[in-house]
Amino acid sequence: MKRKITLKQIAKELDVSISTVSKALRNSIEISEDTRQKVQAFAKLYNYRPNNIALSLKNRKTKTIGIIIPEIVHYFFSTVITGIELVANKRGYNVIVGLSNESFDKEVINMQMLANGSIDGFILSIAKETLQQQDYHHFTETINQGMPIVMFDRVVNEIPCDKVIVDDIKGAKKAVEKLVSGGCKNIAIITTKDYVSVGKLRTQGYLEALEDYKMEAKASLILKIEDKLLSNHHLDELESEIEQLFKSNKSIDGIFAVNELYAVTAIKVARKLGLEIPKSLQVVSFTDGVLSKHSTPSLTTVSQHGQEIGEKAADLLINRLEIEEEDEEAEEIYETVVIETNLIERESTK
Amino acid sequence: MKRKITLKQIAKELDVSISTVSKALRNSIEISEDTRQKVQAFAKLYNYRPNNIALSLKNRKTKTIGIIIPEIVHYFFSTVITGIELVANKRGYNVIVGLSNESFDKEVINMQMLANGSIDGFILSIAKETLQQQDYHHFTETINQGMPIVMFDRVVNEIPCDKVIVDDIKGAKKAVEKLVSGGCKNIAIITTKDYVSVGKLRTQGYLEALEDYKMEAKASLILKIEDKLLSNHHLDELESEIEQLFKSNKSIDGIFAVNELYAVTAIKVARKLGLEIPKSLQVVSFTDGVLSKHSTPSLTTVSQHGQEIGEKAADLLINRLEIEEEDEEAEEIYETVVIETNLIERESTK
DNA sequence: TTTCAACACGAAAACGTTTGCGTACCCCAA
DNA sequence: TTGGGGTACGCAAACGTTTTCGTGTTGAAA
Repeated sequence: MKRKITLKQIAKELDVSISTVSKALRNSIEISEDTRQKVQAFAKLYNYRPNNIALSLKNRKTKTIGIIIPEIVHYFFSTVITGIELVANKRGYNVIVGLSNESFDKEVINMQMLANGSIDGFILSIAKETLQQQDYHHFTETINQGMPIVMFDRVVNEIPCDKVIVDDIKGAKKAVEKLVSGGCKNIAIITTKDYVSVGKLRTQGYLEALEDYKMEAKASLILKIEDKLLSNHHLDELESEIEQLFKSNKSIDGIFAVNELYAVTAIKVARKLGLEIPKSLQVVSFTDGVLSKHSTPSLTTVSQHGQEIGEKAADLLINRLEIEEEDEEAEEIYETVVIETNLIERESTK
Repeated sequence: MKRKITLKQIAKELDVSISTVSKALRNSIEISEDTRQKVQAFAKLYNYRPNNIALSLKNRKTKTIGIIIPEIVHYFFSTVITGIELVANKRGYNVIVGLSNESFDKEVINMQMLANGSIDGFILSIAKETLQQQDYHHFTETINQGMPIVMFDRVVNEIPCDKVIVDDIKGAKKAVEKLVSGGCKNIAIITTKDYVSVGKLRTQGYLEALEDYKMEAKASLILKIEDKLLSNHHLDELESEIEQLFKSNKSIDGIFAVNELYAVTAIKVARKLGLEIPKSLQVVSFTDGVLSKHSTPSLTTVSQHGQEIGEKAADLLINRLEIEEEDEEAEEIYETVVIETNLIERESTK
């Protein structure tokens, strides 16, 4: 078991100085052709690679991006990571992942672990608990320490940083428009409580769309689900809440669900109640994930293009890192990029 | 924008030496109570945290684990990551993720990027292409350099390292047994080509189970899908292959699918052909993911406990790292942990 | 023979830590 | 006054790089 070889060892072996070895390997003209060849051959033989940690320390940058997301077993978030990893790798960066599990404390701890030199910048989506408590000091602090952040999807405006978001309002409007144009007269929404920013925005889009079409927005058609019900253990509760919705509003002929799970659950309940999809009930969901594509009937859905979001976020962050490099007092103008959604029509609508 | 503060700056500010500051912060008795208080107060005020990179360089360990997986938009792999991250965090480690995209080259590149000091050890699942080419030199090389590897799920025996696997054979047998006990007489399997180790093993389990029950294994009931068809673009081809299976074997009354997608697609095709689930066709799949839980009918499935696999893998790796630490010539006895599967019964079987 | 440039290389600092060891100072006892 | 033992601190090395600057040797021009 031979440990990784270092410049020092090569130098000793070849009886030259460390600096000579370093320069030879980087093809410096300071070093004679002879020595260069000798050193390079030796280095190749022993498979020398510069130690990343040493380089990081010297260059005061790690070429590593920190990602903090609420969870990873989640179609949208994992597509975003895919996108981040793609451009990060292409541009010579690594990706280190921390999970907040939607918890404020874990988010803070994770950021502290990484902010002490391990990474050059963050890409993150805020935990629900943080959103609820509205305590964002950990974000401002890291930014103040000169570490850039790019937020995506779940963002908050008061933090000065680049952001990549989906136009949730517009996406929701597209969904509702699809239902309207399919002939729906009584469109219900199944959404989250308002502190989840994307839920709130999608609800707003729903309301705006109704208004556009001069349709009345009835409170009884708006079902706001408590967050916990997203976990698998509370599936029954979720089902009964939705069942309640249908039972007390017999005329519902369209459902806009703000995520896939709500959508498939709604369909399941609706079927149980004897409704036919899409004939007597049409459904549109948000997030074009596994369920939308492969459940039966497949779901008409608003696609968020998670990978694109990730790619854009990574580009924004790396751009900022690399412009800071040359221009110490870089412009502090932050960008908010909106990734367009699009409606993917499948079997759950006419 | 105040950059992160260092020992040197504190030392200068307080007019003491760097070593004094360092010792004071670590509560060394070498330092007077007075100085200690002073330094600690100052450090707290400026929110001092030791620079991780410097520590890594000094200690020659990074407290970071590298994960290489084929893809992340995948229920099983993301649950494994969740497990890894959980115990890694608990034990003071970070997690850095590389994706191979099932490509040999990307796997090699990713490992090289990380093996140069960025991490202390790997947890990985082998890319399909690597499995196909059977070129494992990058694994043996990193191991030879003293960097431990833990493999999970897709492993290969000839590599000397710890492994965490699912008993695919046994899991497959459980699945088939369930179908048999549900009265199925003609059980087909939808699996992958043999170079995917888990596909091969599950096929083997299927065959063994049939033998146990003295049922004839017919080649026509074994559908081996070419890998590409797993991607969304080839869904049609997948469907038509499965349709072919049903059409040329009208008597099929049970399907064992080695993953969720094959299972839901089989159900979709079966329905189109007028079969009722589970009355005239029962289905069992592998991997207890989103589709199994939420599609209609929900799927009876063999659960792999991905999170547990991740937790175990992380524990194995960290244990090895920390025993190596005290005992340079650590025992080179490698462990293969088998995580039991269990059958989760839902609506797709009787 | 002297001078000077070109060439080829080495010394050392720096990145931010930790830690073994040396040492200046003080106080007390002899 | 001398000696000795604490006490409280600083020096310097080490981790593995890169890079600036200095320097010894050579050969040729003057």
